[in-house]
Amino acid sequence: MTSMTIGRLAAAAEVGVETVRYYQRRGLLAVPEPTHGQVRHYGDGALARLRFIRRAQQLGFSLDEIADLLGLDEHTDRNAARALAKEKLAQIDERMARLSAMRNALTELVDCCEHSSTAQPCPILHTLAHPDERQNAAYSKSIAAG
Amino acid sequence: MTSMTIGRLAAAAEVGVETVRYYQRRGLLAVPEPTHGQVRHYGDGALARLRFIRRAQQLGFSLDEIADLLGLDEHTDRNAARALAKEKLAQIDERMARLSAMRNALTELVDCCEHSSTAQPCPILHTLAHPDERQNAAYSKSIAAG
DNA sequence: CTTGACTCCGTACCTGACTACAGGCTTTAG
DNA sequence: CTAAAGCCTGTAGTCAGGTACGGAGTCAAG
Repeated sequence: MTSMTIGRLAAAAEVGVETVRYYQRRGLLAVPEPTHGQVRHYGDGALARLRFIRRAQQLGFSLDEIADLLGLDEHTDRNAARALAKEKLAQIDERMARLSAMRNALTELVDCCEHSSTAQPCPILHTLAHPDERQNAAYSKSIAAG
Repeated sequence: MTSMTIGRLAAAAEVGVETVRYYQRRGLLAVPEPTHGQVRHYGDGALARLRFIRRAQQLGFSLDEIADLLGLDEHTDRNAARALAKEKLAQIDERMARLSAMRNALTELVDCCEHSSTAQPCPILHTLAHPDERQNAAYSKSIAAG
């Protein structure tokens, strides 16, 4: 099956037809000349390229970054590829750190809410409203650090 | 300083004027009636509300969720607040898990790229292009799991 | 030979959280 | 008094990564 219409190509890559066209507009995928008539046909190269794009997305790369990756050569551009991957890794670490700070703050607020007297106002809402009175140190500590 | 114009209010909350207006359009902040003339004036309540919004954002809540939080009462709605916080916590865990899978896959690819022979094609690009030949198990393992 | 599925192309819409601008009025500093 | 800064309303644009739709052409099966 070396020749498919856009619909079959999209199905094979498990993306929508509109997505394929979108990638073409973004310059990630070539638009072949129409064979006999108006309809364009795609080969295995196009399918491989679509799969490359989807896998790179799963690793966290944006479409712009994927355009860069697609421009690299397996044999001559190892350094460039590794640099992009390391940069992405750093971005992921940053995002994880931010999420981790949120997680710490929220966890402490929830714990506090679960173990404080019912007579008191809700620690979660109260801390959001008046963090300066920090009954629970969680919020200030975790967030100020991040 | 119980009465400020929108500019001073925004400055005090460290957000832009346009952001304040945006929150008003979203229904997060009341639009007061203009006092003598056309200009509207805001009190400390508005400032507290803006700060609440910003802090809740830092904890990961969306503006829609913050609208819910703002509708809760510190004294009577503890359960609701805790439920929202726990739900958010679960979402954060999910996002962290996904990031962690990416991180594992990328780390292994980078390691592999650093320690494989220069004669070979770049493991990063090669795996993206042909993951089925998995020279490095990283990608398939980490991503398939997530 | 018709019907229905598919393709082509262009344009508009979606989410979320802003951000910018235009055109007119008000307030304040000098 | 004047000029600059600030405020008002309303509309539109930004980013990412798509998704939807309209109208016309084309292709394959029955």
